[in-house]
Amino acid sequence: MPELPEVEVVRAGLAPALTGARVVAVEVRDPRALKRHEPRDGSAFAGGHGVTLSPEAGRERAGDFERRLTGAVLGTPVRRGKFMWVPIDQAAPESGIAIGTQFGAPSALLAHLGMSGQMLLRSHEAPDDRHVRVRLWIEHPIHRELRIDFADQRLFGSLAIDELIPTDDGAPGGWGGLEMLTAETARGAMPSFSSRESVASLIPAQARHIARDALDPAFDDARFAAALRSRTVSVKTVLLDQRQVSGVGNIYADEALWRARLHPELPGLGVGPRKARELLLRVREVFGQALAEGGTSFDEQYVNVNGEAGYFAHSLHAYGRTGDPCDRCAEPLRRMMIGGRSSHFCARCQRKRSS
DNA sequence: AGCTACACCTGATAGC
DNA sequence: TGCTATCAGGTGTAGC
Repeated sequence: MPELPEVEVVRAGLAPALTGARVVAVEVRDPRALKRHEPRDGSAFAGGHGVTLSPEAGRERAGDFERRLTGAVLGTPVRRGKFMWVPIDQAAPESGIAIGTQFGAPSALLAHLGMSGQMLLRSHEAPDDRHVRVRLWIEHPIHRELRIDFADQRLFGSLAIDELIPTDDGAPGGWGGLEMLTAETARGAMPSFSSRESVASLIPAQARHIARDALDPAFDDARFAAALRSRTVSVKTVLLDQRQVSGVGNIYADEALWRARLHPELPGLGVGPRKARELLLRVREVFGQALAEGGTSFDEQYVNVNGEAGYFAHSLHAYGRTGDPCDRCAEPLRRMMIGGRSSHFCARCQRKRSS
């Protein structure tokens, strides 16, 4: 389920189960699901991105991941765009560090769902789902024993333990944790370590190049508009560029462009200042509606933490509707490839000239 | 520096 | 039936 609304549905679904839970065991069934995980002082076996993992490198990677996560106490999951991470309490016996020690950089369990990743919340005795690659056995003070199963058919997604570093702008790393903290303080409780950690202005080192997403309060609209209007590539390519704005994927790019009446091939340079602002508005609008409907699911592939599909596929105006009449002007929708991805649009009401 | 093409995977479906 | 080609919601990087 992998664009911003789908990832947020997963994050919110995981939050109550993970916050304050202890990882009692970790089971890596397929080390290829850890392709972003760098073993701490490994390096005995190379095997970075794109390189097929040797059996030795796979075992080393899995072993390091299991050791560093087992025993960890988890915080509230945080999300920026399509990246999600769960802060790991430093009190965890991760590396034999005693409670209260200030040594050791803060770290998090980082997750990306890729094209087909799922995070499934299951009871300890529940039967296997298909394509489970990594399994966490956790114990929660209230919800007791649970399993978090990371299932991923295509293996473009991944889990990793990553270092947390300060954000460039000093604002929180992403969304999540903040509402947890306010709920705690509203109850008069002292914020826990985990919630304080999650609202800290930290981000996994691997996600440092990912821009804030369109729903982030600290997103800089003017900066995005300027960047868009300086690019020769198509407006759709810029929308998909996670360094400019994150969270937008192929579905919501097509939907936002349809709503803004912008032709996907229009160069960024050709988008006027007003249209640039409107485009952000449309991205937020479609994200908000998709979120309210539980995200977009075309089949059983994309589901929430309970394995349930979202309903937003019924509300799509452009994506996957080639040949259908445009909901605004009845012109049959067309499809073309842009940057290797299929794009769906109305050639009549989505203008190549911006107003 | 900016841009394009491709690699990384499995599985469903269409056409022969 | 069984082959091949194409397509799928994403990202990182090599090479121009």
